[in-house]
Amino acid sequence: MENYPLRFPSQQPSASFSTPCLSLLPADMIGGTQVFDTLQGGNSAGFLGLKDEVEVPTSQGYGAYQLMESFAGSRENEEKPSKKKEKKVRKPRYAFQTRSQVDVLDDGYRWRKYGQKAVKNNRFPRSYYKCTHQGCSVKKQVQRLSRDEDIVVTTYEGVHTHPTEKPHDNFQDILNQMQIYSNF
DNA sequence: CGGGTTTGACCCGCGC
DNA sequence: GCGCGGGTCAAACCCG
Repeated sequence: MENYPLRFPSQQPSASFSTPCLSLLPADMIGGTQVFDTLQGGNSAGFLGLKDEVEVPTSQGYGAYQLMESFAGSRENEEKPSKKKEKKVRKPRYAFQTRSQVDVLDDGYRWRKYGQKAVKNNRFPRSYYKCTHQGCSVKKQVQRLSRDEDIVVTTYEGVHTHPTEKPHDNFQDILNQMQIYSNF
């Protein structure tokens, strides 16, 4: 019963984008603030905020929430269950959705997939990725809405403590690419 | 041969 | 307590 109707090109992690998306954003920009204000122009990419559940607004959902600033000790929740401390300090998660044909967006980091689960009320599975950089425990999960199967929700958890692996150019190049895409 | 993906099992929190 | 659903592990598998 794991037949997921349409499985998107899941071969390579860095698929080529056939649709405008904000895939080139380094993740530390997400930690920034109003980067998205600039980007919302051509694409439907919105910031969802950091809810535990990524339930997406029914419409196009530009839920431009405020970003929590307590990334302070988000290094490890390596606490044993016996610890009576702050239990389960769930790292802040922040998500944004993108309109894209490809599931996994190339944000410049290197990810290793470590799980995939079927989501209730969703015909599409959710994929779990971890950053493969040593010592970096950033995770992300990618999910596609069954409502709008054009929408991909990417949820990041944690913050990278290292630069991107990719020589992904400067911001100007990113803008250039976006302009190319928006010629569609 | 090494690194990434697949996939079922396992774990754990939560609601009933 | 139990079952369900989300999240993770890890062994097998795949591919360059």
